[in-house]
Amino acid sequence: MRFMTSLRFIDAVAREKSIRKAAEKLAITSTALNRRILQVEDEIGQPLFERLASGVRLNTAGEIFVQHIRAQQADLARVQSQLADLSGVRRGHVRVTSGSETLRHFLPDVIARYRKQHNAVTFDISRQHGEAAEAALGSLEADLALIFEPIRSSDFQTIATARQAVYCCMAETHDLARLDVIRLHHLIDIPVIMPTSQSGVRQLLNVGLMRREINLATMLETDSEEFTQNYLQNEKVVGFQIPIGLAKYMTEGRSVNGLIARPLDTQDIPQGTMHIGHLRGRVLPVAAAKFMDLIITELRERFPKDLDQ
Amino acid sequence: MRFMTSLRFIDAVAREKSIRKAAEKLAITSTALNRRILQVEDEIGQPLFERLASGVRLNTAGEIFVQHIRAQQADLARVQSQLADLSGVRRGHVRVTSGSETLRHFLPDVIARYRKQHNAVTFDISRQHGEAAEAALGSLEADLALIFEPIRSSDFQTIATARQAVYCCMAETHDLARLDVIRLHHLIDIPVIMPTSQSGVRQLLNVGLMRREINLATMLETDSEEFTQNYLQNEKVVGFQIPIGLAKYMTEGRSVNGLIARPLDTQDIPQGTMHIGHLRGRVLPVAAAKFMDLIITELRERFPKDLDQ
DNA sequence: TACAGGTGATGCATTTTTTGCATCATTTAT
DNA sequence: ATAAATGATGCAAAAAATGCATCACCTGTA
Repeated sequence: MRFMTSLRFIDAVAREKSIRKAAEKLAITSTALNRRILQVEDEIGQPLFERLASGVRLNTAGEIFVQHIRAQQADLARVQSQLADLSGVRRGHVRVTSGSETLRHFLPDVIARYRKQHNAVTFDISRQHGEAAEAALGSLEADLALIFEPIRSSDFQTIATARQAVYCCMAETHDLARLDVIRLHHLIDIPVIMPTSQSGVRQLLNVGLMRREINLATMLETDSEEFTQNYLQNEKVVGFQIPIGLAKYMTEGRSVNGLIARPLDTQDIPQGTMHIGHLRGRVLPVAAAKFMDLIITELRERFPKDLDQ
Repeated sequence: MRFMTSLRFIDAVAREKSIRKAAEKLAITSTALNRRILQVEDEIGQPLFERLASGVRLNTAGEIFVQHIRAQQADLARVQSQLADLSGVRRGHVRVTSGSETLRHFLPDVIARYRKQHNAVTFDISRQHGEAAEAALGSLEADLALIFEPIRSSDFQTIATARQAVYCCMAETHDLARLDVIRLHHLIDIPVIMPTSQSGVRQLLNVGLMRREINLATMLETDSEEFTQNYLQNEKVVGFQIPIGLAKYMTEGRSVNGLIARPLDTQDIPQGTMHIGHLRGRVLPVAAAKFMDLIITELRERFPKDLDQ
């Protein structure tokens, strides 16, 4: 897209905060890049960057203009996706940002299912907690976000939500595995792996622990779902997860890979909400919009009673 | 704006439906223009125009792409307006489309008031009836619309509305001038000037006339407010107008230039609604947004009881 | 305080891109 | 049939973008 070149270059300089560094990434000389920027600034009628000894930085005008550039890029992507759809093949690129919960089972499943029909579509999955995910939508670095509690920004437009209870995860040989529903007091003195405090699950746990004035024997704290699930196979400890983070059928009491999941009593730990949405006011590219549809379809199949649209 | 050139050219060709004609308007040769288009089509990966013997026509992909171009141009205008605002002077260009009602007194007043503060802002006023006005917003040829009954498209986002009763206008020497409120039956056998049937006022009149089964002695039908008002000074006939189309204070019974206005009883003729709004989802340029604010301020001053926001 | 290593800006020659002219192949209206 | 449109294309000239060498400046460090 030749007509996007100058704008793309400005975006790159804004990100790198240096003309020379950006030039290197863009595989041109710094002087060519420098002059493109000077030219655009001249056309705009005012500078977009502050020149510092250590590089450049967007000024207020630049911030506004770069926001426009990104909106423009996002809209162009949408158009291209729509045009590709016209010619039969669905092409496109979908950028999803999500907390760690969905990365193990849910998103891989949905993407595989999507790509069976539309294998010309590519994906970017970035793992970010709620606040950062919302920021990524705002700066147009992501199209969709799956965020588990809470939503902070009014710029987030929720398309669907799914209520999610917190489950305990453990080896099927664990003593607690014989219970159908686990109460918080059952966990006293039992070693647990806790998610880090940015995670929505941890925040729900905190609410319940505070209310019941219970302390758990945290043996390890991690933000890695993968580590947790793998570790549970090695030692009789308990981890926490929400249904969307579990393999299919685990919420029905079946064991998978020697692990089993039991719900925490909702009297102790409140249910959370998984939000699926995008930046308010955006028209998503066809590929992203259809992918979101599929996410919702998948959620409806897995959690028919807990899905709201 | 060098980076807009190719897009601007495509827009021009789409409007002219001919490369050679567009080239002439753009003051370049048709071959240069032709090749720019071929280049963009090549980058996009598919043609945007159908080549006919009589010129070119947008195909489906072209329609989508041109819509994107126009959105992009509108957003660039918004950004430029915002940047100008940063540097103290408010620059910009505001494109208003409106029915004829507001052109005589209201818009001139508001624009004059606005330009006292911001004389670097320029205006485009296009007179169009409701449906065409909504289309102009949709194709981004206008920023704001003032539409008097009814709103057809869900893409129209109403920002404020003002209820407007229909008034009779006549020379102050007219027999009916002594009445405070005019009933439809008073108008029987009195020659009247009717607005044309596209106008909102005419549609309200029709409703009342149908209901009461009254026919008026239409001596003349016109869509020109100016003609109507001028003619009333020459002959004892009655015209119709809504408050926003009348000079200030005429609704309070004062005469202006020998003319006087009397309300039609709302039992006979329903009140109408003047809608002020823009295309749903658009972020207006600063200049346009502030102008809209001023319109609403002016409406609040003139019709404090009848304004809704 | 001097200096090394970084930054963006600029003059000039070179390369690339864009443009205009002449012309072709088609289609439509007369 | 023919004249007058249309968009496409080869080729040379004009314009723009690029790269190199270098300048002027700032900052952290010895």
